[in-house]
Amino acid sequence: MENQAGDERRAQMLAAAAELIAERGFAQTRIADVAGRVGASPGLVVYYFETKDKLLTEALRHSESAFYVAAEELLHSRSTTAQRLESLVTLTFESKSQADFAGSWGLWFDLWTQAFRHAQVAADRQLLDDQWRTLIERVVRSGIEDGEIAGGVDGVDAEEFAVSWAAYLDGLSVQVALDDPRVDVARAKRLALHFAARELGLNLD
Amino acid sequence: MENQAGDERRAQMLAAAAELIAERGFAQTRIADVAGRVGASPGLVVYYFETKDKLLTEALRHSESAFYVAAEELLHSRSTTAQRLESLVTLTFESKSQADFAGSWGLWFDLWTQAFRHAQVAADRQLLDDQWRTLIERVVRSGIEDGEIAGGVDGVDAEEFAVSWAAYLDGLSVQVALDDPRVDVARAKRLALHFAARELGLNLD
DNA sequence: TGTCATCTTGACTCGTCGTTCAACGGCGTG
DNA sequence: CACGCCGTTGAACGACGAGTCAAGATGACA
Repeated sequence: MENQAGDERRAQMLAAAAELIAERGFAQTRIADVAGRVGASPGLVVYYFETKDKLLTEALRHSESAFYVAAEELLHSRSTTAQRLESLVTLTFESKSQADFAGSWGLWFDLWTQAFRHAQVAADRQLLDDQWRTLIERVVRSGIEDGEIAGGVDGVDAEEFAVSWAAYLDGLSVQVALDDPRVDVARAKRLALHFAARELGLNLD
Repeated sequence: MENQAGDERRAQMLAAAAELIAERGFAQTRIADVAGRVGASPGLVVYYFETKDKLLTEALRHSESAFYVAAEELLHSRSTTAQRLESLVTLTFESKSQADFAGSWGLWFDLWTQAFRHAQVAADRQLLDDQWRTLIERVVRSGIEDGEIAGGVDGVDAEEFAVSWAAYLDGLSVQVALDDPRVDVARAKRLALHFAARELGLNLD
């Protein structure tokens, strides 16, 4: 049984850490910053997390899951496959730009960078990415069941689509996040939907 | 007119820095490490680059351009569009895994992370990415000219394809770099070529 | 050979944190 | 009331590493 107040403190600190990482970046986030933001002393932060690295990597892992939770909820309020795909695209390209939302762009880059070298972060990221792809897969499967998408032997392969589309969204996200003049949010959304439409045989315009 | 020996020293240091960033990551690379690797004193590194940040960001920018140079050269030795696309895919997914090659995976993540906050890095990255997309675009255009790909009003839009495909390659690269069990090099290559085949109306199997 | 600019050294300074620790207050329990 | 467990503080410690600097090596050139 875990302590109530203690858990709350931990959660506060994780949230603060995630915000700070999003703002200044992983490497530029200090224990003292996190402490300051939650109105506590540096010592207390260490008391809860032992080391800076544990705090930051846990914050990183923790914050990303919020994105998938949001996605999961979003799907329950949409009924057609087209609407669902559109809301996933909007979530991907618009929610992350908002600084207030947990999964801000800055976090993704640091998450990837850390995952590349840090096994625990890598494992968590992989888990989350799998959730995300499974979610896409479910949308496709329900589309097939409803007859909106062609299934069967030479129809759409849901798993293959999920993997491809997820990768495509990531790639477009990078461009949008880095403010590439040739790929703004509108174009990214259009391209993502064009891809889905073509692969799934839908009309999404 | 720049000094000969001085330029060589600089180049050595940039290369060493890039290697080190690829190995340990941007944040974990010290001036002393770079100095050690080129057999010089820490002071000398500062003498050439003033600050650690200038050294590392310049190394990052410098090393990425090697990738595009390699791509450029590669294209001259292939004649059909299919061959060219295949070699771009191979370059993307295989060269970066090799630690000896300048553009190792680790560098990309750090490049993106830095570009997100560092205007100079962002500008350079954008320039390189544009070069990359232009290169893809050229392949498509020459394919259209040769009649391998349908051009014209309702044919392939080379610019659009370049932007899309580049993003797709990036997204797949992330998965491969992070060792995702569902996206290994072979699958990434297959998916990338499938995308190109479908968008360009080619047969690439 | 003398002079001067450039390159090079490595010991040193100095800030900046991460982490430790002794002490304190509050609170539940015996 | 006394004891002890948490949560909490914040000053202090210590490590690490960027950047400085005074001094020396090197080499070009007159």
